[in-house]
Formats: sequence, C-alpha cells, structure tokens
Amino acid sequence: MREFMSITRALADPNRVRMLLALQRGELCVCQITELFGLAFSTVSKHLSILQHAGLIQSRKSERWVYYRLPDKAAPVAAREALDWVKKSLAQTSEAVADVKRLKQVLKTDLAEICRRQCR
Amino acid sequence: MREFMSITRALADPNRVRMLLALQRGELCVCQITELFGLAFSTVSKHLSILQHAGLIQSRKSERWVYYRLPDKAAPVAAREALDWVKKSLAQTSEAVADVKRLKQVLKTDLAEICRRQCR
DNA sequence: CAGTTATTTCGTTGTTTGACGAAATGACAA
DNA sequence: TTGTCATTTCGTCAAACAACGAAATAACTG
Repeated sequence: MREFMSITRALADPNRVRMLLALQRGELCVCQITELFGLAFSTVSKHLSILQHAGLIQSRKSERWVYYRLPDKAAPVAAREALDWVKKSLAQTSEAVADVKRLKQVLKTDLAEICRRQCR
Repeated sequence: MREFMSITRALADPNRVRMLLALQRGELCVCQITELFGLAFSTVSKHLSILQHAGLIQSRKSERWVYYRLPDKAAPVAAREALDWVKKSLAQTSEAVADVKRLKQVLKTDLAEICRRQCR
C-alpha cells in the first residue's frame, strides 16, 4: 500500500508525468529536463527525486552530469505497470507530442552549451 | 491529459483508494462508508465526489440513500484500466483485507440503524 | 590544492488539500 | 405543507506541496 501510494502521489503532478513521457526517448540529464520544461533547477531536481523514490526512474552519474532514465526490467512490478499505463494513456496526447518536438530541439544542442545557458 | 490527471489525483489519497477497494464487494451508501472508515460525513462525501468526477465510481439514488458503486463496462478506458491496476496491486494487502473484514460487520447491521447511530 | 560546474538540499512563500462542523439542499413521510 | 432524514455544500483550520533562489555538496579541471 505504501509503495503504491508513493507511485500514485508521484503521478499526481502533471510536470512529473510529462517528465516520464519525455524519458521514453532515452535518458536525459537534469539540465536537459530543466531546459525542456522551463522550470528552476531545484524544482526539477525535486520532481526527479520524487519519481526515483517511487521507483519510476533510475539515475546514473557520468562525467559532470546526472542522467535519469526509465527503469529496467528489474524494476518493481507496480512501477512497471504504472509506467505502461501512463505511456498507453498519454503518449499520443497533444502535450506529449509537443514535448517530444521541443525535446528534439534540446537534443540537437550540445549538453555543455545548455548548462552554460542556464546562467546561475 | 486532463482526464488522466483527474484520475491520478483521485488515486493520490489512501482513503479514496481504500474506498475503491471496499466497493469491489458491491455498492455501498454514504453512511456505510462513513461507518467503515470512521470519517466525518462531509469528508466521505467529498472523497466520493472526487472519485466520481474522475469516472472511478458511479452513483444512484434510492429511497433515502445514495449508493455508490464501481463503474460498469461503459466507463472510460482510462478509468477501467486504473481500477484494474488498483485492484491487482492492492486487493491482497493487509489494509484491504482488514477493511473487508470490518465491512462484513457493517453489512450485517441494518442500514437505517447505522445512519441513526451517526447522531448529527 | 583551488576553481569551476552540475546537482542537491534548505528555507521561504503562496496555493492546494484533507479534515471537521454548521448550514443548505433535496427527497420522502406524516 | 411541514418535518424528518441522508447527503452535499460552505467556511475554516492545519498540514502538505510546488515553486523559487540561495547555500551546500560533490565531482571534475587546471
């Protein structure tokens, strides 16, 4: 029950759901997601932390960046079912399609360039 | 997306999820659910309203009572999939089992008796 | 080692949410 | 019609949450 609730609460925010959909294309680092959604660094980091605690994403560190991705097949059943449901229900929606379109633009840009652009 | 979010937000509260699980046994009126969960009338009514707006339950009025039930097969796909997921994930959990046990006690009692007991 | 850089954590702010009791509604019964 | 009764709506309060910027952390680079 506890595990299930951590998943439903993670899915109860539209920005987090959009992040999951964006990650279908492959892993992304925090600054790419920040660029994609136009939110503050700290906000994106918090969202990703909530998704990760719910088992809906995983992360790895490489060079200067932290990459987030959808979980592999070893993920808990509840999380995998939730992700299938999200994908099936929303992959075709206008929001998801628009996000993918903007994501393609973001992916064209060099990673270091994106981070530098977000002057802090 | 909007419809989907109304479902995930409805599922983001443990009391609402428990109500869905309790309704698997068949329809219940508001005062039975109130008795089962030990919440205030108005609180239960609000929860049921949120579930209904999300398409996760339906209601009918009969005599003095309003009965709520899980939706029929004509319900939106997203709602049916969500309910299947909830049921599959949680039907065997200790919380759900304990609720069903108490529900059986509640069902033994006469409906009018239950309502009267909740002196207002 | 010191500086830079990407991310996380912390503290604050405004909004949303869940809970309650009281008042309003709506339907049936006398 | 008036009263009764189950439910809903309203107003309020405290707790939770999303957002931000600033400070802390952690890891590479010079």
